[in-house]
Amino acid sequence: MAKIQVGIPQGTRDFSTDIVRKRNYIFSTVRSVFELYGFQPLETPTMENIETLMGKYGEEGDKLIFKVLNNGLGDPKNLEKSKAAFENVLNGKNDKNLTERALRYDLTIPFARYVAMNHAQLTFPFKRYQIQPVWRADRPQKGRYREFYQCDADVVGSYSLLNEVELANIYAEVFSQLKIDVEIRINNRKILAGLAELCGGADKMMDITIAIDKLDKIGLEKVKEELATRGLQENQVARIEQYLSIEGSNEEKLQQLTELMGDNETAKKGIEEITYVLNYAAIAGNSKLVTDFTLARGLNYYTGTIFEVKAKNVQMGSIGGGGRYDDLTGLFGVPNLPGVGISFGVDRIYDVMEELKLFPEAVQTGTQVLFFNLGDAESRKAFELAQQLRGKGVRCELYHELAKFDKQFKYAEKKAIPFIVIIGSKELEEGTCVIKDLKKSEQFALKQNELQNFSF
RNA sequence: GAGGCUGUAGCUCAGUCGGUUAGAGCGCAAGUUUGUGGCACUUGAGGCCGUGGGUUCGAAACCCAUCAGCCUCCCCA
Repeated sequence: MAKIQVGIPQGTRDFSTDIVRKRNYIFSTVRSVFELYGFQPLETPTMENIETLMGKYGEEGDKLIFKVLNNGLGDPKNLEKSKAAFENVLNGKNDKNLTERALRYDLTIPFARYVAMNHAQLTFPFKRYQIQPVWRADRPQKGRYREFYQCDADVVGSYSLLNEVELANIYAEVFSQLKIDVEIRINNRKILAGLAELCGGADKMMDITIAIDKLDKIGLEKVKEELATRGLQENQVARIEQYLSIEGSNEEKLQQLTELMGDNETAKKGIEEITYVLNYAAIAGNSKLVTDFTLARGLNYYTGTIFEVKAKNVQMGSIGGGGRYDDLTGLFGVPNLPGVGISFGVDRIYDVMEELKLFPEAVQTGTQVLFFNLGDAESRKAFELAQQLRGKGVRCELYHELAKFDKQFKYAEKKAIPFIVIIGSKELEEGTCVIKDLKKSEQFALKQNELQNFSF
């Protein structure tokens, strides 16, 4: 028999049963906390109109959007149009006669599109969460896929800093439930803007943030070099170095920053905001927030608070991030709707939990009870009792055929089923059954009519 | 877009200088053992050596091409 070549597209994954269980554990934890804070679920289509997405993620981003080919291109009556369209695409232009749809690239732009389309009906501030896969035609590598899940919560239509506080608390709550020890780094783009004003002018802000964003990766000296090549004067670089070397507790850092920034109004506003968020979070008992003025985040649409979550005790990039942005829906013709949002990096959270062995054992238990199949009459009784137990919400199954003990035991073992129930000829006669706890390797007999009251 | 590494059994991998019948561990199946698993032992099944071409008396090994996967940079989650 010839082997048929099978596979899945590059950068995609099958999630086998145990992985799905663990991922669902993360999803349901995140979802329940989102709900706890008043966020509502939203889902948008896998495909968007191509013009909704194009131009929203920069030049690089456009290249990474998966485009969907139109149907009916080969139809004789479309042939001329299709050929012309293909010519256009080869010349780097987009053409609706070839492709008018694309796979969603993130959840933020579709959300913005949704809000723009429905703003008249929505109650503001609108708080939504969204957990769906997104697609990028990127080259896959470690922790990076062409299909991956995003897990976002955003508030639109409110300038209140209480939103930031709530989102920070959501981070703290989720990671506390997942038992991941984290540091929630917080900064404010206004502080970075203020720094830019003091060092070369507001138009240097992008250059400065790009350079200091790399601090972790390339170190202080290289950052200074990069700043110099980006046209900053020596004294300006020196000031940034001073800025980057701020250390201590949150209060100490803010104190040093205040002194360094003098009476720059923009920076003052940023410091005020970050102080507000820290104070309120403290009321909620959130002690995970750490000010980090070197935190910049690449996305240039952030305008206020920015967050990044880092797991402690493990070598891993950020497992969450977010921030405040102005005018989310302006691109779609609905101006003046500010927003703030956070995102969870599910794949990385999974890796961290796997590495630190943080998944509870119960997550991996599917079937709780296996009934042995020891003959016709015996299995009929087992079948009946299994049905009863299911009525009580106990997950159980009956071994699918008569087989040796050995085989049935091994099945239970492989599926990590913690309990087995044995009904053989003897038990059938006596109206009893034997329950065996495979973990403790203990067993005892029980009346059949008492089985449904047993707590598995 | 640029670069590096790897493709041999279901899985993880050995395979020497190019040499005759391609190996191991795990897993799978059967048995020792027809009502008590995990351990041990015995036996067995399972291979187009990624694909195509070339060099050679001879290729899993060398060369070229191609496909696939992994990884790094860019960028990002």
